[in-house]
Amino acid sequence: MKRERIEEIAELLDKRGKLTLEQLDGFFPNVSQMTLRRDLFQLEQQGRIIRVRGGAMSVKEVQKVSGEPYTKKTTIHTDEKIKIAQKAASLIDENCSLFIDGGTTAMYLAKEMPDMNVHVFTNGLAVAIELAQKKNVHVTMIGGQVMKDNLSTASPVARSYFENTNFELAIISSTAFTPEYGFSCASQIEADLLKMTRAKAKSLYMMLDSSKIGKIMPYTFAKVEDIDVLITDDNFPAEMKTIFAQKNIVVM
Amino acid sequence: MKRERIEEIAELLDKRGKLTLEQLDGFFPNVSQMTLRRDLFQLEQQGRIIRVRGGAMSVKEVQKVSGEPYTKKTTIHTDEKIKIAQKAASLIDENCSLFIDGGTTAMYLAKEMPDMNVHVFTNGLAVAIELAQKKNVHVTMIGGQVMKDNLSTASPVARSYFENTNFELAIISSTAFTPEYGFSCASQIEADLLKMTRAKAKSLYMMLDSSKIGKIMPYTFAKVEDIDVLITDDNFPAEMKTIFAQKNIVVM
DNA sequence: ATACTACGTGTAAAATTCTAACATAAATTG
DNA sequence: CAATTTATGTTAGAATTTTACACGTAGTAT
Repeated sequence: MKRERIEEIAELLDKRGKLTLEQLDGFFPNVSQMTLRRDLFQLEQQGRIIRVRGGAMSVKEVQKVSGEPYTKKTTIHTDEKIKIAQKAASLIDENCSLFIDGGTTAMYLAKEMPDMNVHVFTNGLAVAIELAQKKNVHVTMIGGQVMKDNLSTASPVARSYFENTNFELAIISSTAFTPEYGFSCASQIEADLLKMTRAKAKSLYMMLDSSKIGKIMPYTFAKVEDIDVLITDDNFPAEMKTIFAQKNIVVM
Repeated sequence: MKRERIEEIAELLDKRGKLTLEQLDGFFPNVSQMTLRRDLFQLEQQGRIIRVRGGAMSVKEVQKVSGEPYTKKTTIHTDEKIKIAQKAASLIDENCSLFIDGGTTAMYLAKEMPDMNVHVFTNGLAVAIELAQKKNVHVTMIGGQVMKDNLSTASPVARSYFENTNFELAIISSTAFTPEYGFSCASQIEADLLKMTRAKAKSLYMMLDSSKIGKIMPYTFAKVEDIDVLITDDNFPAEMKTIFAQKNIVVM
């Protein structure tokens, strides 16, 4: 009764963004305003809502409002990335250990990932924080120098992290791809890190939104044949698909 | 005057996360509460803050995904922690390399730290992100298993990070202290990490807000004589001061 | 069964905070 | 310099929130 009501309130707030106490009272005629206040208080304690004068608002709603340097980047091609992330999330099995990189697409993957018992390694600060919200997900942060532009880490020392670690699966994303040069990125040490994941992971899934096709960055970290699955969006060109299909790589 | 004041309010809120009108009134003694209310109203219109009963909170603060509920974080001994953080920040020299832990006090230190050329190592995810906003600060994240409750990392593997690293200075904070048991924390591996900082840092500064005095946690990571400077608040008991003074430890 | 306890809930008064309205002062403009 | 806008101060009243206490229910121990 109480638990359910509180959940309902939280859902309502997530949907509507903001509600006054009067509106809430309308939704729950069988309880008093005081009870609703107490519910809101609890939800506030949990950090799920913010109580404002007159009612409350959903934290998620506030988080949507953009502005930060990191979130700026995330507004570009958001829809495609979310779709890619959803596909990727559906491929993750319970009780497995996997690596996720620190890019924006990976960030969406972290958000979409179900709260189940998996062990995730990542070099993305924002990814780690997002995953840490989930009760059942074990998160390990790969340390290293923090790159300010994408809030992920890279470092030669990371090698020692990987030495005694094996992943079932690595899901990484790329900022650039051409068939000739493969998947490439801007930073040498980041490329090193991503190469290492290839060595340590049983399977490698690549997330690539189609806007990255045709771009070349200085450091190639994977060739076409290095990956096992390519996860992309609907705008992915048919001729590209054949390139991957020829090497028996699943494109989805 | 108005424009500047509003900017100042916004900055204050970004730093402290949340402020009551009374606190704001303290910062701006020459204007009335009504004026401040109007300022807050404008900032709310711009979407930069959220007005809550009693005051307002920064939108940025909410957007930052963080482990603990906002209310708790922003209400418990905030003022003391900020003062401690300010003191600590004033002790940091340009061009030095230092370690900062991942606690909430350290978080405030990160916010207060001037944007100058230093190299900071930390095991706090939120601390790293906060510092990454500053152009001139180099940040290195110590990797490891992410602890969900305080968003910091710890891991035996971290040892390899420290092997080739020396800090001018380590500024860490403690969740518990008694003269007999020293500084202690709840997690074994966290204690290990903090002990390592002692070994690697030329100086060790400890931030301790007085509410932590008399508490004991399972794992001691430093004794009184291990530290060089104790940074605390005004409520720090005089008899404690003498204990530190006897061992020639600076208390400030 | 009885009493005790913990929990969720309701009620209403008290406290706090917010708004609105008007008055005053400062700044800007023609 | 007057006129108009803009910023600020003051107050009373409105609205919201908190506090304190009372009630009922369910579970538990005596």
